[in-house]
Amino acid sequence: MARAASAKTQTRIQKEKSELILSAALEVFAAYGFRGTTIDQIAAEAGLSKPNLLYYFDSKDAIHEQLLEDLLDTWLDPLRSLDAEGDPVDEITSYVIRKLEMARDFPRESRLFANEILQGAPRIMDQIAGPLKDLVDEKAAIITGWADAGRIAPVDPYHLIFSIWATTQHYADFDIQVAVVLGERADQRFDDAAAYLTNLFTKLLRPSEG
Amino acid sequence: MARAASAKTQTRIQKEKSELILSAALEVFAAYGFRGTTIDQIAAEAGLSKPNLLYYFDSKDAIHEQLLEDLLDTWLDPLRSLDAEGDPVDEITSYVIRKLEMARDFPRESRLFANEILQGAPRIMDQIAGPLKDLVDEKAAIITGWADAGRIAPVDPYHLIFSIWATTQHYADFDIQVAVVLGERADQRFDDAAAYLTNLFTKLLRPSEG
Amino acid sequence: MARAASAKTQTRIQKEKSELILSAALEVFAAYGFRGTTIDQIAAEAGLSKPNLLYYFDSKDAIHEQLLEDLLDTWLDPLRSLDAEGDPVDEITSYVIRKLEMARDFPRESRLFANEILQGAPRIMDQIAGPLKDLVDEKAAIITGWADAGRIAPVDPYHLIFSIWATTQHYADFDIQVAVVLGERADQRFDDAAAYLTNLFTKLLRPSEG
Amino acid sequence: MARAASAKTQTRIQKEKSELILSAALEVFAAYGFRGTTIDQIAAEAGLSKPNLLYYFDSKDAIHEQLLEDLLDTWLDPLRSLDAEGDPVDEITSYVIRKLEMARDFPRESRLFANEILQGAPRIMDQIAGPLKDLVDEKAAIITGWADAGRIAPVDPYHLIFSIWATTQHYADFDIQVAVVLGERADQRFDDAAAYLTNLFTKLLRPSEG
DNA sequence: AATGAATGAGTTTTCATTCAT
DNA sequence: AATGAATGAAAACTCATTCAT
Repeated sequence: MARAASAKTQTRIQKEKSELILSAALEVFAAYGFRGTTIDQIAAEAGLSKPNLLYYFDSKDAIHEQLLEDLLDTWLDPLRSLDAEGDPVDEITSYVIRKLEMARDFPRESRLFANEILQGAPRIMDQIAGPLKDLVDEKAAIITGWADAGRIAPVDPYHLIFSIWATTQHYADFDIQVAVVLGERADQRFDDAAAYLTNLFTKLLRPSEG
Repeated sequence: MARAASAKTQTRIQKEKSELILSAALEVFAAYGFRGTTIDQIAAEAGLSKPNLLYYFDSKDAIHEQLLEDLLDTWLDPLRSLDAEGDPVDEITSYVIRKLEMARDFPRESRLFANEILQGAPRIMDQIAGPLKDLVDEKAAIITGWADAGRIAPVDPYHLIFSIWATTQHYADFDIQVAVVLGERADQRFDDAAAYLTNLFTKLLRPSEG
Repeated sequence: MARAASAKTQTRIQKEKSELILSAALEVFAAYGFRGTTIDQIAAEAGLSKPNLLYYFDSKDAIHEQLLEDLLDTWLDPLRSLDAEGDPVDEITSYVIRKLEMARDFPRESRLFANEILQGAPRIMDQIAGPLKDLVDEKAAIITGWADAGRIAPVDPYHLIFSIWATTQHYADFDIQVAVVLGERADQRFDDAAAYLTNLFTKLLRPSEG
Repeated sequence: MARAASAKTQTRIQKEKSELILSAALEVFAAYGFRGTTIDQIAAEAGLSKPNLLYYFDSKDAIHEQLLEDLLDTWLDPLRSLDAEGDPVDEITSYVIRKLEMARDFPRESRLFANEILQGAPRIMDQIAGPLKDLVDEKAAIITGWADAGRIAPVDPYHLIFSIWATTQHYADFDIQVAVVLGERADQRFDDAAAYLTNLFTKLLRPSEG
């Protein structure tokens, strides 16, 4: 009864199909949430039959779980890179830009995450309360250190991080609204956002002179 | 076939039950989206039997529609108040605070909206492309006017508005994450956020001296 | 718990309402059958609320039963009048005309009966196998008597009666089809049918000369 | 979402099951009408589970529609064969016999049709007002032609056709009543009816001599 | 008499999952 | 690997009937 997805040795085809399914599932779960998504939708998106899809994954739940498992890791990557040794403002604006690029390049992941949180994070609470909180605490300490050293203006590091998350992920999660409101200017939305946000956080953090 | 909810003259009970149902539905739809929500969940949340709930509303769809209809109006209220005649920085930071208060006092409405947008706004696209965009355009023009007059620093008004939406709504939509990350400091999250965001946007907008 | 309909002494209003309900129910049952009919439909047709309707009749079943009880009696009236002492051809053609008038004046009763029979007569089998069959046997004997006496052409009396039922009730049961097929001539359909059927059965029954 | 029944290429099983379902549905719809029929009844009659039945047809409605679609065509076949070039009385009595055979061999189709008409033909009005009326008009003209040429007695062709429909379909639609009334003679009912009806219409149509 | 409110028992689907091939 | 077929469980309603007023 060993299912392909759980076998240690996957053939190339198995790997390809699994990824095809995960990609399709990401698309649908991101929009409709777990309960709002049907296997039929995923199968249609992947161009597979429903039983065939279930040949690769044991259940709808298994697909979702796999997606979430992969998610947090990549999701936190940009924050991990924030380097205590670098220039504080540079580090933070670089982080903003990396997050914005993720919103641009992986909007579905962003929406999947948003969907989970909206539901009260029933399936990723452990990761939120564990690795994510730990990482934030660590980086918040670095930021506090910079502020204490006068290298950036005093700032609440947690709310700073929240505002970076919020402003960047907004371009993924609320993309449809952003696009409609911007109208013709929508094509440049990520460039404009990059400039705007760089300015926003630079002004916030630049230590007051004198 | 006139259902209670659609009748012009509602009895006291009808009004109470309708509101009870809408409130329960808001709770559930906000978390699970339209498809992910079951009438059973709403009925349980409202403490009613399923058929009794359907005595007041024709269908699951009708409840959802009613909620969305009521939503946008209250949702845009804070932005409507932005006054061209007031002090620019005050106007904008006041707007931020009002939005933040809404995130605190009406988090379910915020999440319902977020959920709709995540799904591609299938049911509120008209309102996004119509009234919402019109209002944003109008207020963006005001902000541009202020910048042109040198009363605030030059800024992209659209991305400014996006960032206000994003940062304030974050405290409703991602509340669970915010609370977990903040740990003990979670009680003061709205006060801290108010201070942080006021500072953030004040620094952004304050016209450079000289 | 004495219901109005079952009480011995009915007020005038009770009688009126009961008849109103029966008439409305006849309309609906005739078209959709017992299971296909909802109390809501009957109540709407009668202009009453559903609970009010059920104040007068204990149940949907009770209304239907009442209708069927009244039905057979009036339904067989024309056949009862067939008089062994009269002129044979006159008696039969008169019967045809009376049946045709009933199809014209009481089409709903005809359709209700048809509906019951189509379903296999679950509720009126007793009456079919009892009073109806008895009456038909009796009248068939009369017709056979006439034929034996050479007063009408030899004919199978049962199939004669079936054909009279069929041809006359057709103008009630299949009225919509008759009307559409006849187009403009539909207004005169009962007059034309009377002439046609009189001719049909007269030719059938007129004893061959010589 | 392509259902088996709508696919161009059907497997053997699909064809068999579809026909099984249609046959079961015909049985039940014919007796109880659309609303009065439950999918459970059809499934039980077909010996399938309800979801399995719905695997082959999208909905109760789809089954019904399919049945009606197939119905009119075969239903009108006998009338189509009425040949202007043949002997008038032969043509018409042959038509009567063919219709009677259909009543004997396809009683469920007859009852389904009757049920639809009783309800006011909501789903087949188009076919009644279109193809059926056209065909009747065409054949009525032929009959009128025969009468004008003195080859049959003068007769209203529309009411002639109605009476043929009525008398023959009666043996399907009112079969239970016919059987009960005839008692022991019921086995020969179709033979007796054939003789009776042939005589009936022959006498009607035979041109008067001299 | 009349009606708004409520509900248990259906009825029509939908859907995740299993089975057979 | 892949798919047609099948199903139990659930979900969205529907409806006859009851209850309280």
